[in-house]
Amino acid sequence: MYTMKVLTERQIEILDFVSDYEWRHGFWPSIRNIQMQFEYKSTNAVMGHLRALERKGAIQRIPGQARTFKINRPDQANSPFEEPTLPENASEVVDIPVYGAIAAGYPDRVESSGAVGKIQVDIQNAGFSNRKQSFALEVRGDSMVDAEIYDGDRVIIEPKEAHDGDIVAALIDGEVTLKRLIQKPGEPPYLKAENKNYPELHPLNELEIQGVAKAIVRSL
Amino acid sequence: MYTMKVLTERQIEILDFVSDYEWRHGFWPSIRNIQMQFEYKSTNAVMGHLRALERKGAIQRIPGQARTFKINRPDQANSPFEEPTLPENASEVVDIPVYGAIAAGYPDRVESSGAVGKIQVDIQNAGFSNRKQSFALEVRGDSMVDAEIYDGDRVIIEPKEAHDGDIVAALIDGEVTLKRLIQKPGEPPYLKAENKNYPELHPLNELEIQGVAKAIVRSL
DNA sequence: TTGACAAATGCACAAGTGTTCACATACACA
DNA sequence: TGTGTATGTGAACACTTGTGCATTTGTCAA
Repeated sequence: MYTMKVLTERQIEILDFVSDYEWRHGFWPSIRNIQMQFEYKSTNAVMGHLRALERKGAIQRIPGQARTFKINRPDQANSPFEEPTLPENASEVVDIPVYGAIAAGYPDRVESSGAVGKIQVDIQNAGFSNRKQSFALEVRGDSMVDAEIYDGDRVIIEPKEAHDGDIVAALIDGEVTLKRLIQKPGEPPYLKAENKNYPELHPLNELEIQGVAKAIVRSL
Repeated sequence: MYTMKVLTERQIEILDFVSDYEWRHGFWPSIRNIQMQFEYKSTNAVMGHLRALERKGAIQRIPGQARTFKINRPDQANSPFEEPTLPENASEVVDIPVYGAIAAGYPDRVESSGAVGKIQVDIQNAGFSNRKQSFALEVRGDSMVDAEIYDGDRVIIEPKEAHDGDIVAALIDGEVTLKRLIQKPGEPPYLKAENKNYPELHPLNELEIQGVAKAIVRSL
């Protein structure tokens, strides 16, 4: 097992910035991008850290080429110097931030603001479309167990128009919940739990659909 | 809703190559990388196509900067010209190729060779470790329904040593199946379905654990 | 035909970008 | 006290890379 040498504070900061920059922009930073971030007066300050990171096996770069980073995970089993062989037929993916927890029991507010992680799922297999617009929420409660959605699952929400029968993340009377949407023609829409022990939720004032659940991710 | 103008054959080829290159290398190609792929004798052939792709809204690039692509999905709701605002706190992800189907019913061979897609899950939330080494398989059959794993789910397998109680992808007497591993001290290990209607599987000759199931992904 | 557009060649240039050399400061360690 | 490492500054250099201009060919519709 390859073990990464210990990194200094500054080196970790650099590594985090590079990684974060890629996540936000979709491409890697240039050395001068990094220099600007840390307000270095010389690009060589960055070079020193990059060299150290490379020497310690934390990253790989292609000499002379622009914005060509590879970040080696500390728990990666294979050697950081072998090119990973990827299968030929592979499809695109989308990024989905994980925002927090959503109640599948009784309505509750989304428990945290800001994403706490992200999930990426390939488009073809999951039918996703809104790259970097969908998001994931952690399910709390057991009101959706009959739809095979359990406490602790993460549900991927895509902001889009909902139809009758969709499982939706909804803002009902000011609180967020995950339920199945019942929307019959000519009747006011309401929310239905997938668990006999929970009542139907008829909105008193507002019912705002925040998105439609497209997939479930569960850690074992 | 923004609608992308129709692309020519060549433009789609370029777009696919750029996208594929990014997926395989982790960074975007330079114009000369693209030129080499299509065996153009001039970089300007590429420039023409990139300009066309940008004009039609298929991609965005940052003028003058190297390897800075953004690909706009055709079904992306928001304008391709606004920078997507990502949440501040976001974590790293790993890539997981999807290889094919695995039987959760009676043992069967893995149905397809080569990956047919990929899933990416963030490390913190799902506890993954082996970046670009884990893989996903599509579940067939209902032998694991008591563990809330259903037909059509995709299970993410991490190659590692299995312990008693783990749900594993196993090669039992030459066939692949998804079952729970029972491995009591001093006794030969065997596989157990999470469904009363299925029998226990005791290996006649070989029992090779290919990996441990770490997560479930289900499209709705 | 004429015009518009996709596609491609060939060449040159300038900006972006990685890299190197020389040198300075601080801190841990033997 | 010397040595190594981490961390910087400052300036210069050379390759990488995006870009512009001129020109050619082929297709398709007005």
